[in-house]
Formats: sequence, C-alpha cells, structure tokens
Amino acid sequence: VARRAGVSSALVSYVVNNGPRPVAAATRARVLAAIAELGYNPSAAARSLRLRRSTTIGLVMPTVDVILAEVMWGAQEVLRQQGLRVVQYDVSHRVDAEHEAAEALIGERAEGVIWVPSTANLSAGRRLAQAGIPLVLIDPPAQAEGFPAVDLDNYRGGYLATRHLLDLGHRRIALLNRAAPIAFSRERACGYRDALRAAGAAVDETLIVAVGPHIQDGRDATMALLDRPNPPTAIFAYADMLAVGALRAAYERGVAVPQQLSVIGFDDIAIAGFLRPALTTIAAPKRERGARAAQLLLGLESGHAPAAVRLPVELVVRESTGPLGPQI
Amino acid sequence: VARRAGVSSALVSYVVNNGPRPVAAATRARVLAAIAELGYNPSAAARSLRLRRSTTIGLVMPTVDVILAEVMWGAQEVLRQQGLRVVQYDVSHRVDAEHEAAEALIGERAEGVIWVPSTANLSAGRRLAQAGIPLVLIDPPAQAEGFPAVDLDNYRGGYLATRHLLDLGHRRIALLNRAAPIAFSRERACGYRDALRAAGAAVDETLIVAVGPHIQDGRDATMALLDRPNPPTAIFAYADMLAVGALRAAYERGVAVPQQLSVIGFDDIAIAGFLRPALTTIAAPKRERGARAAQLLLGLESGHAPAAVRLPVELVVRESTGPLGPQI
DNA sequence: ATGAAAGCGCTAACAG
DNA sequence: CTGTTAGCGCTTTCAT
Repeated sequence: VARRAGVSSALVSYVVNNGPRPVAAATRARVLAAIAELGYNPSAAARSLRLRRSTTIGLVMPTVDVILAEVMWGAQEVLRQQGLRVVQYDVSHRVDAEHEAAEALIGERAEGVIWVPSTANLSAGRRLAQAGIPLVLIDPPAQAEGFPAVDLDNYRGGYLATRHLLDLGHRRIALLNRAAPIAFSRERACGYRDALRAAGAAVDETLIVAVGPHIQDGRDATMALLDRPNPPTAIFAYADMLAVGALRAAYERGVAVPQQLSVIGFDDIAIAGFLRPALTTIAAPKRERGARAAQLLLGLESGHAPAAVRLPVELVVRESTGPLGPQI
Repeated sequence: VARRAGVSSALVSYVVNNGPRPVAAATRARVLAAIAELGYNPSAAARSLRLRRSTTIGLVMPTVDVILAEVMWGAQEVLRQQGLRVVQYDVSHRVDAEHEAAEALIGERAEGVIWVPSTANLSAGRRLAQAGIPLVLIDPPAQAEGFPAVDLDNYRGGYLATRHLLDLGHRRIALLNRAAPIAFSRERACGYRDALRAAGAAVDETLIVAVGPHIQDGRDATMALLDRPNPPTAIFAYADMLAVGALRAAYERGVAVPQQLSVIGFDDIAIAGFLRPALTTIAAPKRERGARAAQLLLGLESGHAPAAVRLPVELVVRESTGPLGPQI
C-alpha cells in the first residue's frame, strides 16, 4: 500500500511495529511521511492471516446485567492495555448461542476466551479447548473439568451471611437459592447450612427455595414465604437482585424491614445500597474478578500452569439511620 | 485446508457459503463430510482480507452503565442476527480513547460503527466518516454535523416532566441539568422552561444547576438545594440515576417524599422503580434505541439516505401505595 | 460441474 | 542496513 509512497517496500512493516529489524532514520522518516500523507492504516485482517493469530479475545457471558457489566469491564481494561481486541458475546442463557460464539471465535483464531458459563453444560468450552484456544471460566459450574477458573469464596460468603442473621437473633432463616446447578449457589447453600448447624439451629429444608435470577423471582418467592403459616424472620438471597425483590415483597405485605424481616443479599449492587441503607450484603470484587480472569488468561499464554483463583468476600453491614418502616 | 479432505479444491468455498455457483449434490456431501471430520472452521481473517470487508461492527460508548448496557443489547441483537460481529469499545469518557477505537476500527475495515459520543467533540466520528465507514450516532451533541442519529424526544420529555410537577401544585421546581454540552440535556431544559412559562410560573435560573452523571452528584446537588433558605419543593433530574441520588439526599435531610419534595427522573432504571414506587420518571425505549440505530446503519449500507430517528418518550407515574415517609 | 491460479495486505526468511 | 520474495486461507475469474 504505502510502498509506492516512499520508495521502499515492506520495511514499512518494520517501521509501523518498530519491527524486528532496525530502520535507518532517513528511510523511517520518508515512510512515516508517506503514512501520514495517505492516511494509511494497517489491515488487521492481513496481519492476523499472516501471523496466524488475531489479537482477539472473546468474552462470552450469559447476559449483561449490572454485576457482569462490571466484571467484564475489569477484564476489558486489562486486555485492552495489552493491545488486545475484545469481542463480547451475549448468549442470552442459550447453550446453542454459546456454540455459535465458540465457532465464531475459532474462525477468528481468537487468542483466548473468558467465559461465564450459564449452565453446567461445558461442551462449548471443550470445543474451544480442542481447537487450542486458551479458556478461563468465571463462576464455573460444580465440575470445572480442569479449566482454569476465577470464582468467589462462596462457602465463606454463605457462612458469613447466615451467621450475621443468627447473631441478630434469627432462627428461621430462609434461603433463596439459584435453581441452576451452578457451583456458587451450591457452595453458598453449604455455608448457610454449616452456619446454622454451628449455631445449633435446625436446618429446615422447606426454608430453602429454588428461584430464578430475576428481581421478580425474588419478590414472588418472598411473597410465598411470607404467606406461609410460620414465615421466616430473615432471608438470605443468593444475589442482591433477589434481595431487592424480597424488600419489595416485604413492602407489599406491610412487613417492616428489618424489625420483622431481615434481608441479606450477595454481590452488592451499588444502587441498591444507595437507595436502601438497611440492605446488608456479602460484597465481592467485581472488576477485580474480571481483571484476574484476564491476567490468568495472559498467564496461560506465557505457558503458566492452569490454575484457579478464588477471591475473598466480605460482609458489609450498611449504616441504617433510624428505624425503617414498612415503606420503601 | 479441507481441499485434501474431499478431492476437490475451492468449491469448498461454494459449499460453505452456498456459493455463487451451484455444486453437485454428491460432491457437496463429500465436502460436508470432510468438514465435519476435520472440524474445519473457515478463517475470518482470510475471508475479510479477500473480500476487503470484515463483517465487523463497532460499538463505541463512553461507559457501560445500566442504561447503555440495554441500549447496546438492542443493537447487538439486530446486528448478530445479520451475522455481523460486534466489537465494543468502552472509551471511559476519554476523547483520546475514542480516537484509538476509531483507528482500530479503520484497521479492522469495520462495516459500520454505532457511536454514543461522550462529549461534543465529534472528531473521531469525522475520521471514521472520512475513512468511508458508515456511522450512526446515539444521543448526539447539539450539532450532529449531518451524521445520521437516533435520539429521544427530549424536549417533550422535559415538558411532560415539568408539567406533571406543576399539575401537582409545585411552583419552585429545580432542574438537575447535565453539565456537558450534550444536546439532550439542553433540549430537556428547554422543555422545562417552556412548561413553566406555559403555566405562568417564573423561570428561576438559580434553580437550574449543572451536575455530573453519577448518583453521588445527584445527592450532593440536592443536598445543596435543600440547604438553601428557600428550597425547591420539586426536582426534575435529567437522569434517573440522579433522581435516586436526590431521594437519598431527601432521606439524609429528613425531608418526606413526596409530601415535602417530589422527584422525577428520566430514562427509567428498572431497579429504581422496583425499589421506590414513588419515583416518577420519563420512560424512553432503551433496547429499541439500540435496535433502531442498528437498523439505520444497515439501511445506510444499502444506500439509503442518511436520516435521523427521534423516539417518543412517556411520563410514567408509578403507583405509590400509601404515604411515603422520610425513610427510604 | 469442477480445477487451476491469481491476489487481497501483511510479515519473515532470504538475498544483496 | 535495505530490497525481494513467498505464502498465510480464502474468493473469484478463467479455463476446462
């Protein structure tokens, strides 16, 4: 392209990437001038064809919610800093869309993929691995099958949340648990049970209810719990979105929070804490989760052994100024 | 690649894209078998090198917040359905990052770009246009410079919001207005002023305050307003995030909502309405905004004339069960 | 209905 | 230090 510009040929290449070979200052200047003149911009396609690599990283996630947007932001930042191109795939919780994304990324000769699986079905991940594409999971299902992964200390989160409620004097503590067989919800449930046992409280399995991921699911499940003859006095929801739904249900039923019902969530939605100071939560790093996944991926490429990263969580009891009535 | 698989050569090409030339059923079957056997997956790079086009669409946005994530989701869905690859660029409100994204997209030979400008600086857009890449703006600055764009009927939104507050009997209505010279905030302010004038109310320019986009900015600005000797009785915030901040300020100052202070926002954050039934808002289509931008872009490529799309907005008064005290 | 071959823009190996 | 050249995997003429 810019060859006819100056007088030279492919040492344009050496100029644009400060090539593996030095270029004489005079020639370099001529090339640079030509580039500026023609508004030249190297073709990423040709480059990746030649190099057999693409500088593309795939980000595959089940949906874009408040949490995941943060997580992915953390990953993007690290990746872009390395000059990598980031392509997002929102697969809308559909396994077939995961496969489409995988094929696209293989065709792309992606350098790596960060994947938040939406189900326990890892077949798309296996396909990627078999195509030789490094893969890092975030929040993996129970059997991660040896894939490197980043997740949270969910057991501890469940334990801390439940113990906090026990410390407040609660004994009938309901658990809103994710229906899907995702490892994190199982682990959170284990922490919940162990905390109860450690306090000498009975584990009432009827207080563990499986719910979907939406705010409305949290509301509906809480409504049903409150309508029971012997309702719980506290609720531990596996996600903050559900905790918000629970608050809404309390509001609709005229149940005072936290006097009649304590609610605790997981993974801190910023706006919820802002609106509802009483909403205690288990806080977990979000941007860092993405960033660590990205770093793990970069580490893999430089030949490191596959590893797992488990990030710590923390109980956050928000300041609650004055008593909170049934109003929201 | 798969040539040696069957016996043929480049009619693999004709098979994979139902090529411009017909292929005999028998040969086709052999090729398909070979493809399956070798797990072949065509190289996107080679394809776009040859075709001199890339099936890549860029999505450039200042940040990923709740609103924008929805807008972009709408765009992605339309684009992916067309078999286009979508690359997101979060430029973190930095103009230089916009330029980086533009250069990357030019190198990519992107088929088109959907761009949410973060400032009134359209230079990165001009660079794209000059490189022959079709461009659609979302929420453009005042002078859109002839770029096709999708935005909202902001004037009407501002008018409706203000009239609603006037109808409730308010006369001292503050406006939290975006500091940056974005067209939408200016238009909303116009609607605000006109509604006041139409109702015969005075426009008090001291009640119009410039604020940043964050929840904390809304809180701080509202705090300052409430601390004035003659505080407003109502607040119209140019974004729902700020309205949430305003609610928080009311809570901290012990001001009852809506008895002592009415708050109205813009562009409906789902979770806010869920938590805070009293929060009235001007609702605007989000996914549709993205989808329309994508459609506009696709229309451009098939030679349509550049156009502007203006989407309608709507006043949403949420059911507010019972009186709301100062508590949140 | 199919093969052969050229060439997209780039980089790496090979001369000068 | 600089110029030439081959070839990445695909699509597309041109020739069979």
